[in-house]
Amino acid sequence: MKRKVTLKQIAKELDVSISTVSRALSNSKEIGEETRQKIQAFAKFYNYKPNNIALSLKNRKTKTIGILIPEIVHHFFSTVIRGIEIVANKRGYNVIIGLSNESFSKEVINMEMLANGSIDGFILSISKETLLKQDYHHFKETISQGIPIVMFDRVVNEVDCDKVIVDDFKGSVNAVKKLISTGCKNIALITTMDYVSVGKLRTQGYLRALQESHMNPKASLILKLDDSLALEEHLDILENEIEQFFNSNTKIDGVFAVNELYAVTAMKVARKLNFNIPEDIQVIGFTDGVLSKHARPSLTTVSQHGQKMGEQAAHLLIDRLELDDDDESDTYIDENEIDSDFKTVVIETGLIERDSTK
Amino acid sequence: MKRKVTLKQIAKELDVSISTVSRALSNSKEIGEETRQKIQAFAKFYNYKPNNIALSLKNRKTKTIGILIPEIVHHFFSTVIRGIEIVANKRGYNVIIGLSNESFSKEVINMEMLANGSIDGFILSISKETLLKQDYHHFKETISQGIPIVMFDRVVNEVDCDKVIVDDFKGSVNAVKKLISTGCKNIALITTMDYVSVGKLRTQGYLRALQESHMNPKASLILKLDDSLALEEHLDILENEIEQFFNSNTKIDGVFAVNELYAVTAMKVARKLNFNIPEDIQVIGFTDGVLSKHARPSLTTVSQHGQKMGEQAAHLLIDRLELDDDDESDTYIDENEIDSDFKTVVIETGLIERDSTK
DNA sequence: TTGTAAGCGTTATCAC
DNA sequence: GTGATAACGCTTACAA
Repeated sequence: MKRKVTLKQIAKELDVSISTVSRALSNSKEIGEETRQKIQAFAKFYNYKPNNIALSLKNRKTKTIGILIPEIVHHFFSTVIRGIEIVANKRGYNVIIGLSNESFSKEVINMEMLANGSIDGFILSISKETLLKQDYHHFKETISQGIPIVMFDRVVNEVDCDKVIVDDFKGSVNAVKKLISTGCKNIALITTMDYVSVGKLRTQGYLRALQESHMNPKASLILKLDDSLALEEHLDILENEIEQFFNSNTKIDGVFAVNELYAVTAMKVARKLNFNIPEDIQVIGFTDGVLSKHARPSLTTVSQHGQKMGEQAAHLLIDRLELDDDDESDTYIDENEIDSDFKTVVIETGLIERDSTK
Repeated sequence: MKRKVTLKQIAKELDVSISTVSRALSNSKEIGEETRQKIQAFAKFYNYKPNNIALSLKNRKTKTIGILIPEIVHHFFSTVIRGIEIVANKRGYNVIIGLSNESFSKEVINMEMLANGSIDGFILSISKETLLKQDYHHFKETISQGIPIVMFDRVVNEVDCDKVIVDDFKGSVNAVKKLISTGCKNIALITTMDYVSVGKLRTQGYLRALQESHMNPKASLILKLDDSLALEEHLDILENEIEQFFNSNTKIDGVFAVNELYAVTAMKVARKLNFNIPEDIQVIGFTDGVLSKHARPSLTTVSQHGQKMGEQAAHLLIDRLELDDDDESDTYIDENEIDSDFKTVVIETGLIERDSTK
């Protein structure tokens, strides 16, 4: 068990000072050619690599990004992580992951844990419970401690930080317009409770599309489902709810669902009720998951481009981190000027047309 | 922007020494009641939290686990991560994630990166390219540096470490026996190239089941597919391959596929060729993904219990890490004794019966 | 009961 | 050219 060698050991072995070794290895040319050669050779032989922790302590930066998400077993989120990881790695950063499991307290604890020196900045998507409580003190505190945050997808106006969102509103408008343009007269919306911002925006998009086409939204055509029903465990309940909904609205000829599971389940129910898709009922879902491609028929979706969101978020964060580098002059800058500087990047959605629409 | 307070600042503010503050906060009773109160109050007010990096440097342990996996946008792997995270968090560890993207060099680089002090131990699943090259020096070096590794799912005999695997062999035997017991006479196997250990084991299980039932394996009933076909991008090629396979083996009445995508695609093709499932052809897949539940018909699968694998792996690793704590006596212990001490935990598979089998 | 100092592994700023 | 020293934030003998 040969522990990693340190500068100190090399120094002792070669009978020079630690600082000489350090300089030699960083190719400082104040060091004599021969000593440098000798030291570098020795270091290579013993496979010397500087200790990250020591560097972090010294430089007061860890070169790692904290990712805080509600759930990892979720196609969208893992796609975002992949995007973050790619950019982070390319720019010399590592990523550390915390899961809130949609719980406020886990989010807070995880955040505090990581904020104590483990990371340089956060990329996060807010947990449902936090959105419900509307308690954002942990984000604000973290930011006020000088740790930048980039929020994605589930964001919130109350916190001043960079954000990456998908154009939920516009994406929904387009989806519903597509249904309208292909002849749907009674378009149902299957959505979540309003406190999840994306659910709200997608609902608004639905309403706007109807309005612009001079169609009256009917309350009976809107099904607001409890979030817990989005879990795989409650598939049968979800199915029942949607079946009842269909039965009490026999004229439905189009469905816009705010997530993949709702959409796929709606198709399942529709088929069970002997509707043909897309002839009798067309369906569009909001998401970009695996189910859509393999569903029968394959599902037309509004794509979220998770990976791109992750990449953008990582760039935003790292840009800010490296900008702060120069800007260590702390007090000099007018805070207001900085505050107004936060960007919100909007990723355009695309409509991926498959077989569930005409 | 109020930076986090340090012991030093508190000490200066309260006009005591740093060590006094440190001791007061750790409730050392060598400290006078009043000073302790005062210090604790002050610390709480300023929300003092010890700096993780400094602790890591001092204690020579980071309390974080490095996870190294080939791919994150993959239901199985994200399930494992969830399991690891749950246990890690419960036991006071964080997780840092590296993705190899199935590439040998990315695996090596990521590993070296994290091994330089960032983590206490690894939990990993080997990349395909590494399996192909059979170059495991990076694992061995890491271990010889005193950094323990736990491998899961894609493991390899050549490396001495704890392992968590699913019983690929037995799971496959059971699956194929199920097909046999429900009347299948010509059971096809759709598998990958042999260098991925799990593919090999599942193939062996298939052969064993046939053998035990005195059925002759036929080469024509085995389809070995290139791995790249498991990517969503090549869905159509995959479909073609399988369709050709079906066409040249018209008597197939059962299919065992070593992963979800192959199984689902096989069903798609079978239906396209006007076979009824499960009446004409029964299908079983090896996996525990989302597609299986939602496929038409829903797919009977051999479940891998990813989360449980992750939990076990995390326990194994942390147990070893905390065992090493006492055991800092390094040289004293006979290395051979330690080596033989590595555990391989086998997670039993289960057969989840759905509608693709009788 | 409290303070001093060393040390974890680096780098940077001084001296010589 | 090279070496000593301080510093990053913390804990812990050892002194006082």
